[in-house]
Amino acid sequence: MTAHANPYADPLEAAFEPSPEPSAPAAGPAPVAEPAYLRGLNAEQREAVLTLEGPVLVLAGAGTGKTRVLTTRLAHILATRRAWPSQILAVTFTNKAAREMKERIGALIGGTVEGMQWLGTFHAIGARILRRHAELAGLKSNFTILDQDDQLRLIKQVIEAANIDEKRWPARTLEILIDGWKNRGLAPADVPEADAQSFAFGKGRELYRQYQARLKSLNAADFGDLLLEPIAILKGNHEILEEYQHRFRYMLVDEYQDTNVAQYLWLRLLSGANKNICVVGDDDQSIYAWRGAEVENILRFERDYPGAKVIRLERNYRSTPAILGAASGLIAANRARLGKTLWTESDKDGDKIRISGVWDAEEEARNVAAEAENLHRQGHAYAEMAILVRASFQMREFEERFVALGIPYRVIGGPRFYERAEIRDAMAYLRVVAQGDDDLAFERIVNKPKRGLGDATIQALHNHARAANLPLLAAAAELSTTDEIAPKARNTLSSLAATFARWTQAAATLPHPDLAEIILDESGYTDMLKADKSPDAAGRLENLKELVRSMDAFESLAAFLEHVSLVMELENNTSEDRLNLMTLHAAKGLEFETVFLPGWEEGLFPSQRTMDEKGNAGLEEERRLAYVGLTRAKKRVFISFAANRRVHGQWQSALPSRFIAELPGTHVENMASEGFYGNYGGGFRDNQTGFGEANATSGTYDSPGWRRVEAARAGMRAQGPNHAPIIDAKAKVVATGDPSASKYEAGSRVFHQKFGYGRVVAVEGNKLLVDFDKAGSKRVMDGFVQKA
DNA sequence: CTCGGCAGAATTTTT
DNA sequence: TTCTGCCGAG
Repeated sequence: MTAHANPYADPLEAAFEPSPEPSAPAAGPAPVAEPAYLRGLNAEQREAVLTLEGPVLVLAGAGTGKTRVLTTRLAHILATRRAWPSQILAVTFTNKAAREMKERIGALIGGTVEGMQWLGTFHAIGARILRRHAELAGLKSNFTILDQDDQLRLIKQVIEAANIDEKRWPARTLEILIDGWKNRGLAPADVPEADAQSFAFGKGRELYRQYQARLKSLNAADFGDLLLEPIAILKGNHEILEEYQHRFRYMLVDEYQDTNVAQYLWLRLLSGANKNICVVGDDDQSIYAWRGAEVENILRFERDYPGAKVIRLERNYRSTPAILGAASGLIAANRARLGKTLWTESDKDGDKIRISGVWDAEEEARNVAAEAENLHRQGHAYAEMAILVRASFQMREFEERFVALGIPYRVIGGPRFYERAEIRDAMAYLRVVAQGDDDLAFERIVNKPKRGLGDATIQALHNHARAANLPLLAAAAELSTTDEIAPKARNTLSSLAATFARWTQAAATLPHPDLAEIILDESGYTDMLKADKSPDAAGRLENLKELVRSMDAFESLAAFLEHVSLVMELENNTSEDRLNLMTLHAAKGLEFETVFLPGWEEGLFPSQRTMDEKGNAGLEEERRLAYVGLTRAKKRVFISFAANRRVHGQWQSALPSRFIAELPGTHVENMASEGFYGNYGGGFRDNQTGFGEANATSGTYDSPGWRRVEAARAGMRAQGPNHAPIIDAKAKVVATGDPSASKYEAGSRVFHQKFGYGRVVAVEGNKLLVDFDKAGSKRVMDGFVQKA
């Protein structure tokens, strides 16, 4: 249980192990000159850096130098020798943030900092703690970390094993439930009765229990466990808890507004003793509630830690007054917030936010591309421009346009490298070689490339493995010596097992990148891709090469695998001058000179679905998302909305987003000339816009939607280009109806046009979770069902 | 076992 | 519209 017994213990950590008293500056003379790293901080930033004892909440608005404060604070603790690097716990959400922090601390105090092994993401640190005490959680310290894909497949198996119709009760739904429980820090036994009811006639909790049992038997943990298990260990073992509490003299948490309940509990446990905890966040940038983040955590920090010092960073160093004014005006419409007012010293207002209406997404893309090219011609780098969309399907139009015009661009976020199928397959091979008992990995590649091993064989393999209590790979070797299966499959299995044995042997001597290459060749995986005539096969091969290349940087195969399971991204070169395209979520923490915000339409942004599911809280989160988008910009913001958009192949007309109306008119400029009514006011300007087609087929003209657009246009004309409100936000809210109360309650029988009869399981706003007799459980809007 | 055709679903996704 | 996942035919 001690670090020394654990093969995964960091040798550096051992050096710090006796936890020596910090060699304090021994009442030495106060430093004559103040350290260089404090220079240039404003009063609040300085206070946030220097207030080391006791709980501190730093409310850091967008662009107020948050990262600088965080890193300087850490540097300060180290430089004044208040604690050893290994006595500081610093948590972030992303690997990127952790990396950046490490680099910047190094830069501040000179050279790289060794021994900051407790600086990392919640998950990386959780994994570290769990590895040290794995046996207390029923695991071995070399447990594998499952990602979402593995997790889903495992849940599917659990559902199948329980003989539940996976059609009616999709694994995805259970996965969401389990994740939700884990986010809230709930082990199976803690799941409240009401929640347990919500899957397959009350089997949810039991399935969760079985899933956990399966994880243990596979010696695996999912992401949620990396937090949940350490919490259980700390709660159940007082000495261990004390060890950590004693160790962590200072704690620092970034993006506190994004913490979920489990992370909150974890932090509370660890901060128990000295309460030198400093959390940094911005409630106005909380955009992950849908993933379990609790804004409440930051809102109640002062209550949780009595005597906490609250420091507000409100001086913004990023954006123009016009942008700040617009963003502040918008976010002021939210009620649940601690309240901050960003200000800047800049005396030039800067360009107003430019708003334009367009006919459809195609025109929107044309305009944005034209504007970007225009700016580029004037000497602005593409890399300093970003297009931030609400949903990734919006990206397509832009990409097509950029490709057509030859504008270099990059998509940030997108499907990540390690999530690509070919990479995951290659990783699965490596996992089996590294650990022959990794059944999930084995299963993934057992018939990839196709070896003629179908369901029947796999089933027999499973049965045998279970009966003999063996991992699948070992079971394969054994099964191939019996006559339980067809001779052909027997041969295939035995040669597969032999091949893996050979690879495992080779792994002992061969450098792991070479090993990987051999595996990919000998398994037939590369050949499979070479034979694949689909257009992206070449790219896949390229990705595999990239994977092999990236392995060089790691000492061992095991180290590489651990890295990949926690860090799902590959460093990408940001040096080229490319236009950035990403979702608003992916943009958090970034900044650009010019920001394009397309698609500001009711229903898309704010998203109808979020509003349906979460009511006003959802709307406020959408508004925070808009705030995040605006505050990414240093100099220029272009907002646009389209009157028509194709949603799932259907043309739909939309109104401008209510957020547009919420922007203070003084900071906004409607682009009349090339805008909404100027461009196609008459409607028949040209056929290029797709205008004729769209309406010929869908009859948009006569639809209520079209009439609303007409009305909105009339309103715009009347108000003139310099007046922001295009539609009255309040009126719109009334028109939409406040999605709070539903006339249905759990237990009522209902009828749905498409799904038939069912029983309401849960009510959230005007959204119902209904267990349909025929169609299984679905989320539906209450407007689509009738009382039965 | 594999391939092709068809229904059904379609946000955001730090790890 | 476009993708995925499932079922039935070969």
